[in-house]
Amino acid sequence: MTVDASIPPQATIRQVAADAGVSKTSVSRYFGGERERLSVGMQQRIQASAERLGYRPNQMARGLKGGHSRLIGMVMADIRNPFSIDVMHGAEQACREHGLSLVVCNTDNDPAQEREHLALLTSYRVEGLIINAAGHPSRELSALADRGTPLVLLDRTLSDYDADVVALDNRQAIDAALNHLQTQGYRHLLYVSEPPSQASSRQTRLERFHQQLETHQLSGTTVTLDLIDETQRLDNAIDDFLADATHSDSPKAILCGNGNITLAVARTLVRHGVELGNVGLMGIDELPWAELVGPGITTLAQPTDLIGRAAIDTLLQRREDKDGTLPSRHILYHGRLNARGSTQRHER
Amino acid sequence: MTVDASIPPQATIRQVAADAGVSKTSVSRYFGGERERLSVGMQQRIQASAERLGYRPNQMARGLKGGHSRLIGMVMADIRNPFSIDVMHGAEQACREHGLSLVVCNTDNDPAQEREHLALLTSYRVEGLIINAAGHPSRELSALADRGTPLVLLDRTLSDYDADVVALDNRQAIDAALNHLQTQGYRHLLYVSEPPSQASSRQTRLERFHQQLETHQLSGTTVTLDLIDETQRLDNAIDDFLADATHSDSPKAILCGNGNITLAVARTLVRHGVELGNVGLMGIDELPWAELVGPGITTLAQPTDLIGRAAIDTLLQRREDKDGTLPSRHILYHGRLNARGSTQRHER
DNA sequence: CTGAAAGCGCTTACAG
DNA sequence: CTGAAAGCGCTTACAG
Repeated sequence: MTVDASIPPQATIRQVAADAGVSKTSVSRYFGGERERLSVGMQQRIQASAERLGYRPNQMARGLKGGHSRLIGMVMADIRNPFSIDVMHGAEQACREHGLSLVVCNTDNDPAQEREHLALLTSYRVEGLIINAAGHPSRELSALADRGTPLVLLDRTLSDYDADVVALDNRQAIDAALNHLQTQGYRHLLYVSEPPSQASSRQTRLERFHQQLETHQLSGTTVTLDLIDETQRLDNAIDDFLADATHSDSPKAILCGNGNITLAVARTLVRHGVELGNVGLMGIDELPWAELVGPGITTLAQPTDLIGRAAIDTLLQRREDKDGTLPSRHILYHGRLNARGSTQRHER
Repeated sequence: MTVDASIPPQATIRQVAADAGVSKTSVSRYFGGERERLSVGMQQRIQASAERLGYRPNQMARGLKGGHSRLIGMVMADIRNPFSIDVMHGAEQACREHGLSLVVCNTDNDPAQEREHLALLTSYRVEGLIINAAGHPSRELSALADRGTPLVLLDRTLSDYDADVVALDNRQAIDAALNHLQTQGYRHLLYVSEPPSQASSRQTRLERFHQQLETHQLSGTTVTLDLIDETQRLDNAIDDFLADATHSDSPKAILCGNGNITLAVARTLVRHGVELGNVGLMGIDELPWAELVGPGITTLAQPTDLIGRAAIDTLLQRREDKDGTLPSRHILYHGRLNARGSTQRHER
């Protein structure tokens, strides 16, 4: 059995130092962002040796010493939601532009998993954390903030924790939706939402819907349900809504609280053979397939890319704010209306 | 300015050891999976102290010493592909069941980003790596394998690197698609694919399509294109295909190489007012909205959840194989046909 | 069953 | 501008 000269196990700082004939300290400075404090000659020798040996700083060791991990953590409540995917993509691009890497964790809306992932990211010394909270992880977040990690809440605020927030302007979104539906001649609405208890954004949208109905001379009702095990209830709710004799002469429309709901509702309507438009359908969150269903589904698109980027930018600005004087901010984006056939009435 | 007693900065092993009146070594053993080698009394004291102090092992330090990071890396070529999302979700669930965490990185099909991410994951001492390769990162993979990290290729094989593979049985998938289209009465096909150079699965499907046309008494042609900047070419290709007089009396169908293609083709067809079914449409990859478009789009569903789980299982089995005797395996899953209206002809 | 000690690869005062 | 040394929080032979 021959022992071949195997691939050298990843070069360390000590090997680079020896090869370049300098101290480990200098090599560390070269890669730690203090390059300019080194003489030109030294810079060149280090650069050459590092290149030849294929040196890459070991992030584990860096993190241990409290250095820069170059990692941003992102904890998402539902990675299968198209909104989440697109925001992640925007955040990732922004990270790359800043030489950072994004570590994404999915909690499946489970507070226990959320705590797990936060502990993990903490132990990896992430330099910033974006959280689309599912539970109430204020303890964990405080711990992170105390060690100086910038935090930003995405889409969902936390009642017991104050931090920068990047999200859709939910009130404006609801107003825009109501305005559109009113303009299109609908008079009686059903608002369908996932359970609001876990997510402030769902709550805000629901409340605003109730508050603003009168202003828009609309009547309406709401139903909240868990998409995983309450599809039957959705069917019933829609049946009841469409059959409701009290508003039999009012043009009716269904407003969906997010993209997942829009999918579920569209399925039900299509299955029931409802003609979209005569019964209005509109959803918050743009969907790649929105234009393909029937006459097209009207949506209120969130600027997901911007939101993802803004989350990173906010993190970075917060990091600059060494003395912690910056007050916490809420960065709210307006949605964009994509009017399609599903909110275009045919009948007189 | 008062200095409040602030939250204690994450307890360390030394504090737990002191608190429990034992050595750091014992605490390390307790959390390092050698619990049973400790006396019951010691176990209890460590457990109690750790709980009270809220101790959690620092993963950075663990990783540094070559211990278990409890991390699995997952490098995906296109996180926005529904296939990727679902596989990730399956893999994540399997991870959780084994007390592992999944770190997902997206390369956007860019080999440079892929190398970056591999270097990152390497430096984090992941205990296993799942890669849906975009480039030819055999160097990086070899380095990883040399230090004993189990590897599995997802969906795409690599010509210059041998490892376990978990994927769809692409040949069976194409055969099943051709068989279905033939049965439904279509005679002339257009196969649309993303560029095959970067992905073995695309290549395999394309080749099989060409090979098996005759067997199924079909004629057909293919077009490959980049979805990002060649949508115009897609339009033209479809126009040409539909207008093709040579096969004017052959019922025609379009077969889409993956979910992204299905979306793009469906858009074009809908925009052109084509009635699905008369022109057949079928896609590899199930899509949540497939049943909503026109009469429903026929798909060949990949068992994404199974694939994700199998990737993790394979990693774990490989890890058990200390002496490296296990030959590399290809685990190929059959797709499942979801026949819908888009492959149901109306005309005689 | 238990522990003292060395060391993983870095960073960071401190000193010159 | 440069470096020697201490130390980050762990794990792992080694010894008992």
